Amino acid sequence: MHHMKKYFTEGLIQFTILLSLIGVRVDVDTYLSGYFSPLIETDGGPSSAFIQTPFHHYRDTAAGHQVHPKCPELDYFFTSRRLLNEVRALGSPARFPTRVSAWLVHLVPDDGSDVGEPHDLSGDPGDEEVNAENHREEDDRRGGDGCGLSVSQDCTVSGPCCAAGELSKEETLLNQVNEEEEEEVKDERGQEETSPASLNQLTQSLALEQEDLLGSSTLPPPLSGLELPPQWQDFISEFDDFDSMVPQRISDLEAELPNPISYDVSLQDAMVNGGDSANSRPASSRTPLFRLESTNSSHSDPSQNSAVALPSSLFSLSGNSSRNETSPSQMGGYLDEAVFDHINMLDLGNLGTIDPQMLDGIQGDMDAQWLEDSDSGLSLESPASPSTSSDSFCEDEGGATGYSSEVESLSSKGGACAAAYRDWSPMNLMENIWHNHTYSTSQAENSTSSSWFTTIKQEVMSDDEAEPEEMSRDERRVQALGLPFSAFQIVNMPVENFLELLDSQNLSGSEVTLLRDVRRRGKNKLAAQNCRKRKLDAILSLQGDVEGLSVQRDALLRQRSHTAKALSAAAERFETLSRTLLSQLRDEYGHPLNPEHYTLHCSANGRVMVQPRTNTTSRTMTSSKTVKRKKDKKP
DNA sequence: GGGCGCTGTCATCTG
DNA sequence: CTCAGATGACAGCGC
Repeated sequence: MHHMKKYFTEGLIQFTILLSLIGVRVDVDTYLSGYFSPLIETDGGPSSAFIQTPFHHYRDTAAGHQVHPKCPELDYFFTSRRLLNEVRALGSPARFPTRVSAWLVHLVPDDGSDVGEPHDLSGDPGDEEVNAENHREEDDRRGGDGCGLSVSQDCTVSGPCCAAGELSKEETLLNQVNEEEEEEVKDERGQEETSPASLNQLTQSLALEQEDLLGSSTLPPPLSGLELPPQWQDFISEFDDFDSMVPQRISDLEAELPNPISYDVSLQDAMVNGGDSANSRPASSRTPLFRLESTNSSHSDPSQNSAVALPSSLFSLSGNSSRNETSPSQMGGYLDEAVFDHINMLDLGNLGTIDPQMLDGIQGDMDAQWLEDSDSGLSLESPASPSTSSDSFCEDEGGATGYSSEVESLSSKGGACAAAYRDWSPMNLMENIWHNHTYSTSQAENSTSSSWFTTIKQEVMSDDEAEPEEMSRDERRVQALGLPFSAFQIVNMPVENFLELLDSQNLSGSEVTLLRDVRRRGKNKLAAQNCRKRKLDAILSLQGDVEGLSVQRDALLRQRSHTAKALSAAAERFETLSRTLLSQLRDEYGHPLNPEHYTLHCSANGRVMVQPRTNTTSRTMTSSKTVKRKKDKKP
């Protein structure tokens, strides 16, 4: 309270008196009662303008520089910083354009009466102090925030006056540059607040800042036919180029409004680093988040004269804002359409169907499944190759013939398998395949191709005596022929040996056919087993793939849910901040804008415009619904 | 007795 | 063309 009094009683009142002498009414009420910059009203014409523009920067103070650690303003600073960090966390700048520049044009009656301003300090300095004191108390009740006194507004003095305030914060670099300029201005103001030179410098600094903002500012057309003091004319001349800078859409928007209001407020700027100002007042150190600047803005239409009452610490209110309960449905016009697109893409409606526990369980199961699959070691690729027609020699006992990984490894050896063919012996078959033991053989090592016939014959004879197991049809047929080979041996012997067998035994045509059929059926049986095993393995592999994809899908759904929640929270914060910002803006009568009637519309280029809620909301929601409909049709 | 899975067999295709 | 392997289809068998 004391610090407010310290700076207000001297700087504010004196400067207010100075402005009142040139026809500018400074309204300190708003400034003192909240987080606003002083409101300036011109009363020299049929219209007046309210301008709340702290041209100084609070970032320096916000950074904690030159502020005592125990300074109560730091609490507000840190709160503001936290809120700004939250705003930054809302999302990418593209989706959450946070550049906010505000322009409010309105009509003020000619009589110069106090329009919507409960405290007119333009006349009586004594009243000013009283009012200032009263509002200091109010300010303290609001949390001790004290916006810097910035009355660097340009105002028309006579005729239909127009004043436009722009709330903006440029990028860091721009801010730094502007800060320096503003510091100079503030210093000048502190030393010679009542001199015209200081006013000129002040306006020039504003002009410099405005030039930085030309690229993104949306200003109403200049005022024409006004009689301005030289200093104001010089100042206004700085903004002649604004006419070309005004987007057509703003004009359209203003035309749609009963009381044309156009804002171009940079919320992003509010997130920029804290500055080092704060050398002027401790009060300013608490609310450095928004650099509120007013620039001269002429407007040809007196009815569109503007007044801007912008808070220097809009976001600071969000923390205690009671509007946090804003429903998402109310935020339609606040968000960029891209945000809605993103929300639609997230398909929030399906989020509720996901059971986190179920997802966790699935994921756990899938992890185990993956481990099992990784150990399977099975391959869908068949190791069979023409050169390994006798793959069964190398197969594992009890395993599917010609299919195990060991078969692959053995087959790959090439020379080893070839040697095995040359040294072919039915005992190898007995060890490796034919797990049903239909064909029994005995060991016959080191048999050569020349002696294989005798060896096989001996082994078959001994096996038949040792294992009188159940024989297959082909086995019985082979035995019926009186051949010294089992069906198993016939099936698995190399083709060369088989042909030699057919020639050496003086078999008839039917017997040869029988042996060929036996061999063919035996090989086909093994092939069928391998085929079925491969098929089963393929099915298992596909099941594993399905489960893995299910786990991936669950993870993506969870991610989507988290993202949607974060986006929803960001949207809610944006809604809150938008309402806070709107509540701090002033209409032509100096009344705060009703957040229920206006919205902040984020355009694609990052600008934030104040628009009537109904139109914007309906259009945005319609677009959102359209997108959602398209998405529903896709599947 | 029917369903189901396993197995063997045949026919066919491919390399 | 032959051979070996792969595979779908079918049938038999046992549970």
